[in-house]
Amino acid sequence: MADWIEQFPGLSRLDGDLRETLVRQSRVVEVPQGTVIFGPGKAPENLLLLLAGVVRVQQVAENGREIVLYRVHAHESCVLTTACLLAYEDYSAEGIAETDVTAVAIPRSVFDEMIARSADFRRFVFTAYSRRITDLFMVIEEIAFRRLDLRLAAKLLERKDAAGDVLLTHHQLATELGTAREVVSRQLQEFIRRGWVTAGRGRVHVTDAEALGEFAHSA
Amino acid sequence: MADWIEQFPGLSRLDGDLRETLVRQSRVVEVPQGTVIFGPGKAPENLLLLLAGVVRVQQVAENGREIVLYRVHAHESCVLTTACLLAYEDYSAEGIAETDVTAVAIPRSVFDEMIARSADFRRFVFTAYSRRITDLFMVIEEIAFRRLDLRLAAKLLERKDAAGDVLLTHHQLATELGTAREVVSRQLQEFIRRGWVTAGRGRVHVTDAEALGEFAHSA
DNA sequence: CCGGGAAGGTGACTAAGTCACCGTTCCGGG
DNA sequence: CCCGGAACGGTGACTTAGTCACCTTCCCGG
Repeated sequence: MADWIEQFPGLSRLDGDLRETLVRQSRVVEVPQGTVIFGPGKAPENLLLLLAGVVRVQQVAENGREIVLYRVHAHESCVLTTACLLAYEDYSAEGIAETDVTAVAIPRSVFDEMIARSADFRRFVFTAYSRRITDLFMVIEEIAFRRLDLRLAAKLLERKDAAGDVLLTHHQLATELGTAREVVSRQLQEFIRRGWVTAGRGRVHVTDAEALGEFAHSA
Repeated sequence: MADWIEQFPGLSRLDGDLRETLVRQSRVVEVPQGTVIFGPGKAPENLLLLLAGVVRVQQVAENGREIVLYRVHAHESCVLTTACLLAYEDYSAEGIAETDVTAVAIPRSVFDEMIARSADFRRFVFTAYSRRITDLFMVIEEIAFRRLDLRLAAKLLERKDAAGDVLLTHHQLATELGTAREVVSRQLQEFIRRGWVTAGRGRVHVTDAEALGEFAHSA
């Protein structure tokens, strides 16, 4: 079963030989929800290409506070881990399977060989890097310069499902934004007061996405 | 003149053939202080390896506020630019020669060839990536979770010269920390009041580095 | 020597984060 | 079925940080 390679635009152009190398030397793994894929003192052994599911990468401070850095979705790769895997290692970010995850695991040695042999693979890897680094830049810009209420509004819109529900606790929303629970609670109350959302235990329901969106983009 | 290669620990082990390729196809450039090396709408064309000087990489927000992300020093490389150079491009970070800079410029094509042919070069590049990404993680952790007065104290110690002088304006210190000038001014007044520093136009003099250091590491 | 820009000081205000504590809800074991 | 603990969320009082408007001082070039 090697069809997975077609799911990665950057890899589908690999020619027969390389493609076979890649497919033969990697394996498909299943990772249950909640698994810590990598973290402090737990260096990743493989480059992961996600076939299904979501991996959340977050930073944990000594004082216990957390912030979500980015997510890896299906058909993307966990490239930043490869960097930190190939080099010196004492960073405090961790990757967690946010859902059940199906992924292709490419061992370090194969990763290195592919980098050496395929310009397409190199492009794939560096493109993935670029995307992650851009994500990090955006996180920095957001937490340094944008108002929390605007960020919360945007986050609710980003994470609501088709029915308009955001199935996160206030604490989880705070982690998404790198702030404290109480701050989220109070901001949500303001949104409720304005009639943009309703609240329930562990859920926020977006009732007026349009107003929320307009607010998020104002100022 | 190819001795520069010896200055890069990760490159000095390249064997004769590769080494010659690298040396022949790259050139040494001089960049005057203040030059914008890359930035919005100004993609870098080369991988830079610094021989002398410092490059400051910073993010600029629409509202005009800035934050310093990291610095590239002598014997390091501007790797993140290669990623963003090889891939999609709309990030708002910019790199500025903070001093006069001497650097080796390696064209994109040579970079790619070296990556393909040399495991040592790959290690060099990915190690450099790792360091930068770690820097970014630390920036995020700092601005999200650490108190500003502690960060300012640490920054003064980090950037003081041998005589204890920090030759930066309040505005520049604010940019270092991603905050506003007034906030820096007020914190500095508190440090002055405590007798840890003295101030002058465009300079802060650290008089009690020990107390400042103890403060920076408290809490 | 004077005019303008950079530097920085200040008060009043708003936004954000912290701390301590509360009640409520949920869920699993006894 | 009920109890107890943990997760969830609300709240007041406070501190820290950021914003806005405006001021003075200093420096440098014309």
